[in-house]
Amino acid sequence: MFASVIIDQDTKALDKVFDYRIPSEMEVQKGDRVLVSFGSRMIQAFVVDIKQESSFDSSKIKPILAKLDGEPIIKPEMLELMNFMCKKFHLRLTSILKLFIPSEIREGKVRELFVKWVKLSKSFLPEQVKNAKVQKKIVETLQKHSKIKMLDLKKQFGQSALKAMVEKGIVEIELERSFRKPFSNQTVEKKIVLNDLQKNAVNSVVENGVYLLHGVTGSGKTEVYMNLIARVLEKDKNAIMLVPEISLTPQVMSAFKSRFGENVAVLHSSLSAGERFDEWKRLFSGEARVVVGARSAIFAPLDRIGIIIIDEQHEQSYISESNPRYDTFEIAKFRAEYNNCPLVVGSATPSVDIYEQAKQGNVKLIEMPTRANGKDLPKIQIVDMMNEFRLGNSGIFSSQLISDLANVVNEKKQAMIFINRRGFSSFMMCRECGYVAKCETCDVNLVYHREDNRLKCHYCGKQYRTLDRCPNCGSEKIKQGAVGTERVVNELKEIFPNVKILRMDNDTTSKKNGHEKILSEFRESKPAILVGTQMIAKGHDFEDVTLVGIIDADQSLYRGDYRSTERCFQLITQVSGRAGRSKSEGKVVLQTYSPRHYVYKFASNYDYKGFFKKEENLRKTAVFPPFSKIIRILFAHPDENVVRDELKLCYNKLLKVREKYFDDIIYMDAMKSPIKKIKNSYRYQVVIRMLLNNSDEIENEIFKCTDENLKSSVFFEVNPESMS
DNA sequence: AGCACGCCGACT
DNA sequence: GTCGGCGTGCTC
Repeated sequence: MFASVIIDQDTKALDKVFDYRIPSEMEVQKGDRVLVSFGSRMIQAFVVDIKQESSFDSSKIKPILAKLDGEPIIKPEMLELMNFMCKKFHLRLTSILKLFIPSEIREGKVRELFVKWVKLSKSFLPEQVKNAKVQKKIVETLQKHSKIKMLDLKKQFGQSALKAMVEKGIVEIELERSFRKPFSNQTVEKKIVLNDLQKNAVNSVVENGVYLLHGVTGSGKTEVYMNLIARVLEKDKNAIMLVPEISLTPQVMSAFKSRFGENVAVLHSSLSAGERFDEWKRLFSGEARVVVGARSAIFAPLDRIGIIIIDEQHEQSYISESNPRYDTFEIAKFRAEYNNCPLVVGSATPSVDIYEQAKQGNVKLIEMPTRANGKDLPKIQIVDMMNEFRLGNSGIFSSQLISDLANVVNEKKQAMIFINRRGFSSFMMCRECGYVAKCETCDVNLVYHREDNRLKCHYCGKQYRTLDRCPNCGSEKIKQGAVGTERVVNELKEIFPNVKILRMDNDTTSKKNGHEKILSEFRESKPAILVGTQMIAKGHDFEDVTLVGIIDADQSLYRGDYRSTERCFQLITQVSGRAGRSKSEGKVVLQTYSPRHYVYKFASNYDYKGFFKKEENLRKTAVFPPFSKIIRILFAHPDENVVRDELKLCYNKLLKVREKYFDDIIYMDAMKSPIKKIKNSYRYQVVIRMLLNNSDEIENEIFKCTDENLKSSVFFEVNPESMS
């Protein structure tokens, strides 16, 4: 018997299966972790197949040296998923491995945590402790309780007596695996009765298939999810619940913990490696039956899955942009089909893509058009900033926003100001010659950060000194461009010197619990204004927020990306949803330089369907996804000549593909990437747009053109989220 | 990724 | 002569 294994080393050269002989006395199954000799070293490998014969030269085949676990670590479903992902996303088996198996198992570095129990040893004789007072007491307690936690004993009697007893063999220590518990702080469960819409939503999910839960912000989707999960648990099945990383707040966690208790495992990025490993093991062993987590939680080692839920379906974070690039939705669909269970995706602003699928009947649509608390959605007022400028106001804030903010302050309420950009301003530009400060290694504009008075590159993190003189022409008229969070905060402080003004963006939340600190400070201050980027848009219910200001809505609109209008709509809706969550009426002031753009008309009326219809039409006419497929192949290498040559090599092959599918391919061209250099690697790309007819077939042929022994790293993307 | 093999320069 | 530079190629 032979085993095909993969090596835990993510390199193109090692992306294949290696055959090893299974010694006759060893029982090896698919999914087992084994030890093998590979070249001149010993490494661990993962069995992906068992077979009778090997086509490899039998004299060169080595035996498996040892089996490393009692049971297979990759379950059959996950092995199939691996193959699916390979084909679907053109990935290597070896790069998928790290999504499935925690690094602790792959590298074996974090020790498991143990609880030490102390008990009397069987050979214990009373005369062993006749002169020691403390030891006698310990013996007495142990006789009463049979075993006690080492920590408790130490606290009560001190360390030294115990130590002596261990050495003399009076007591024994028993180790028990324990799991670190993130978010173990419990909260009181609120008794919630579902309204009719929520009941209907729960009852609509009846069998396997994909469901789109389209519910306005505040319609109570989370309650629907929890009821669906509870129903699944009753049937003795397990559940996966995905949320965007950003909304994995302690509040969300404790809601799930208090509802499902120890059944819940949590997976998110700020867990320590050890904590994550423990949660993974609880899921693997079946001890935890619900996983709540960010996108990578879709790989949770659960079996008998009864439902998969993806909240905030439209979120970009569900698409992995680096290393193994994958789309969480496709994986969820695979797992739901494999387990024959429903997949529910929910959003107040579904992506155009999924809504189109619902329209075509591939996805069942469930609607929740009203808020659970019966309140109206906040009124959105559009303010024309061009007009403000004509009236002589060249500041950041419109007079409308200022007066509304003043009201909030007077009434001791709270406001949120949303801005699309962190830092003080976006770039530094010379007014005389047009020079813009750029990063040496990345070719992107540097961003000015006022707090440390430095210029920073958001791609590589490199920092530079601020310029007070233009390095190009020597002029001193060098200044900042568009507005960022920091500048908004500073100007607000000038206008409202006695009001608490907080900032929340990537820079202020990078520390552990940064989010929480800012949010709880905000929660406790009235009046207060919270200024922030995207991250203030998600999932926090502040009862006293009565005003939301959107400073420069257009920034997300004009980026030469076919999805930017959709994103703009989503953003406005999400941000507006923050106002008037409970008692108080809410209002939104939306400042724009293009007040007549259709996105603002639909967004200000919360008219998703109207927006969808318009957007669908535009995409159909312009032949953009979901009515076409875009493929982008990015080549990157430190030597610009190498990238250019290798791109050319592939491009010549691609020309033949275009010839073959001349009627299907709308567009194909090679170019420098918009960001032509990142971390000293030059980036060139080919962009291809095609009709859907034969697109899967064409995609495969296109991929084959890149399957060459290249020095450049190659990234292959379908309908990329960003082109830069 | 590692590690061996291999083919050239400068040193006890 | 041989120690060591890192280019190339292989690992069941």
